[in-house]
Formats: sequence, structure tokens, C-alpha cells
Amino acid sequence: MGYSIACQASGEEFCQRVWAVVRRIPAGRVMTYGQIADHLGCPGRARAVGHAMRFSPPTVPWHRVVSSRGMISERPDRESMAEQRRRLEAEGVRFDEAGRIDLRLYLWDPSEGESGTPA
DNA sequence: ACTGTGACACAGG
DNA sequence: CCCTGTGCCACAG
Repeated sequence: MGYSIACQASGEEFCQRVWAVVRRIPAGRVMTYGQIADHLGCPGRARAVGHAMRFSPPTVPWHRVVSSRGMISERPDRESMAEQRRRLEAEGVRFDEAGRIDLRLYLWDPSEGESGTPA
């Protein structure tokens, strides 16, 4: 309903597809904005994935989406960033001194299947 | 239609 | 490895 206010016209369907992929990410694993765009056959639309996250409904584990550098993306709402880190740590994701996570351990690819090993 | 802004990404230096 | 510039695309004014 009101969640796709910024995802109208051609963008709404895109947001729906993004959310569908994010919902499949297993707990304790993550995907990057660009990786999701590529997986949907839309290389170059990483920023659009960011928009989809901004308006994602409660049923979407948005906290499992990070930047290609393994960092929590900058945004006006600092509390949202803190919440993202809390949720990831609660799922066992470890952050280093610089606030980065090791993508070699946590990055998940849809082709791995849901039963992917939690690092 | 044009411009500014943003939960991105990659190439250079 | 860090910082900067450039390319992107979608949305708001």
C-alpha cells in the first residue's frame, strides 16, 4: 500500500522484484545493492535498489543488504544504521574495527540455495 | 523538461 | 588502503 509511494510506474515492479530477492537471503548472510541489481538483470541500478530498501515493508529483511565494501550505507537516519548493525550482530555477523564485515564469509548468492552455510 | 540529491559502484591516484 | 571523481538511475521540486 503506502510502502511503494516512491516506487510507482515502472519502478514499482522493480521494487517488488528486489524485495522478493531480499526475502530469500538467509539469516546471518548478506547481499550488496549492486549484486541484487545484477541478479535481476538490471546492472547499473544499484541506487534504485537502495530506494527499494528505503521503502521496504516490515516483511523484508532490509538489514541484510550492505554496500560492495561490506559497510552499512550512509543515510540521514543514523538510528536506522545502528539498528541495521544490531540486527546483523544478533544473527552472528561480526564487524571489524572500521565497521566493516568480511564479505568473503557472509556474502550470499541466490545460486547457493537457502541452505547456504552461515560462515 | 531541467536540476539537485541520494541506503551505489568502480577507476584512478 | 584511503580519498576523489565520474557514471548511474530514479525521484522530488
